[in-house]
Amino acid sequence: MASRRKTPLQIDIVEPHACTIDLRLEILSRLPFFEGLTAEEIAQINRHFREEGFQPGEYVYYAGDPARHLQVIATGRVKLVRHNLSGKNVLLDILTPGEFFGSLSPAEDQTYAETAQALTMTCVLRLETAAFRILLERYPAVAVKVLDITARRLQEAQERVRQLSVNSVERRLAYTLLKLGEKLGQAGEMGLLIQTPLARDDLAEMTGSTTETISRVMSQFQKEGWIQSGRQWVAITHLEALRAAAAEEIE
Amino acid sequence: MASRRKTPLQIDIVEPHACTIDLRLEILSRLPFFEGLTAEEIAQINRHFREEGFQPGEYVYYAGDPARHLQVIATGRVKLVRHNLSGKNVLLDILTPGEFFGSLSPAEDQTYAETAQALTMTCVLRLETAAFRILLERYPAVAVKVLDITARRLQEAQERVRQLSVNSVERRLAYTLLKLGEKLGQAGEMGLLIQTPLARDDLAEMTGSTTETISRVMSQFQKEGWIQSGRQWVAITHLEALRAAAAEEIE
DNA sequence: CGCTACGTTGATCGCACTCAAGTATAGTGG
DNA sequence: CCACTATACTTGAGTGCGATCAACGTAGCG
Repeated sequence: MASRRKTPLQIDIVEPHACTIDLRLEILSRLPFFEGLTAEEIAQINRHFREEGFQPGEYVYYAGDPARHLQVIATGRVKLVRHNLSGKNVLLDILTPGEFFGSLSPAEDQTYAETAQALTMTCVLRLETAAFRILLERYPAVAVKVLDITARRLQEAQERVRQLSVNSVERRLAYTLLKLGEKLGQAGEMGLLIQTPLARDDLAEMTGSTTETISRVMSQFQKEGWIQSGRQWVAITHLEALRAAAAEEIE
Repeated sequence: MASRRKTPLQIDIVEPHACTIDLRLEILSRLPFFEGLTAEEIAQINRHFREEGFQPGEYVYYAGDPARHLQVIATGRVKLVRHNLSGKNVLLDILTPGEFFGSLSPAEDQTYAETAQALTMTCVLRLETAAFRILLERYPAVAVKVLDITARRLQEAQERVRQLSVNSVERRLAYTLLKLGEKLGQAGEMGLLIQTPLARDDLAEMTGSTTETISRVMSQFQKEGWIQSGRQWVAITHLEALRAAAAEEIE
């Protein structure tokens, strides 16, 4: 149609792949769950981390691998996917710098339940699960912070269960786009641009739908003037309208 | 049809409603996340709890209420339900003695996201969220344990998201019954009896379906000889067959 | 014994999945 | 710079699972 452009995403340019450089301390000290620790404590914690870089599409780990590390994103984007024997996957989350993933509990899960894949150039900091556990016991404030974040993720997952149970694809897609906008949105001339490679397939795996159906609903949203979208990108142009579409009627 | 019986559930008889009696220490010391603490520590923690009893059907709290307490089940069953404007609810979980629910994080959620309702005579121990937070910071081992449990619940919620996204109602129901059997099952002459009042509605709200569809699939399961069921109760009579029905094909 | 809530069964309908055949985009190598 | 190819996206037609609406059976309680 008329007003579609080509790849306005800037992530690969904006985020230089600086994984080997030692701004690790800088990154660690900005982590939400290390706030409150002294610089010295963070420096000490820092020694237990190892950094690792990933190209777009590379896997950080696969579901079923022995779960031995907690990882924190320094730069880039990572998606978490639950697999299925029949090839229909579920995209659990797209993570941004400062977020952790992987193995929280050494006792609990022996293997990863999901696959972690880099969406862009990504730098990940890794910590052995046992070291993480020691860290939690030494700094209770960190443990509480991690618990807070995990509890919030549980809330979000439960909300998603609810939506899958009661809402139409259209509503779930609108909701998902809004959430992505909040988390990854960057205002610009295209509207609120979702700063990550985002294919129809990804949206299908986030909403429990199919590529074709998502494509149809996206076309509809675009016709209504609520979004703009192209190959692997989406921008929200009419937030309020999308919110209305995501809202549930009282009936 | 032929072989249906009437209410084999024994919960109300087996669990005397002993909420006012002070076996609280006993109960607290058996909690998974207090293991490792000394009797004296537990006695001290005990002072901050208040007990409260509920009749079947009574509400422990409503979604939207200010979230000020962490609660632990001493005896009975509590279900957690997320509401919906249109009346289609989602049953998140059925909790048994020793399990906690409510407000984990004082900072985070100001109000409860779900409603908690007693299914049977139930005794609940309540702790102010602030006191819980202090407890977590004082006993890091407890914090780690709570984190473990929360992380596991997150895994389960994500698994449920996956199932809602890819599986049929029949498969989801089979899976749900198996999970309930594991958690609440009691072997007897009827098979593995799920020891809690469990209506078709509840199963519908657990699987993201409707009463009518659940009724149909339950009839089918019964005809196959996999379960027995009546008003508000279910027993599994052929575990392996149910497992096969819950399993996902490779292609 | 009747009332209420729970459960069953049938008929119909529509959302979204599936299969299929296209078009557009971006990266690649000449 | 442009053809070439791979991958992403679009659109159409047909189908089926499960929701909805409706009516009736059944258990248990007061």
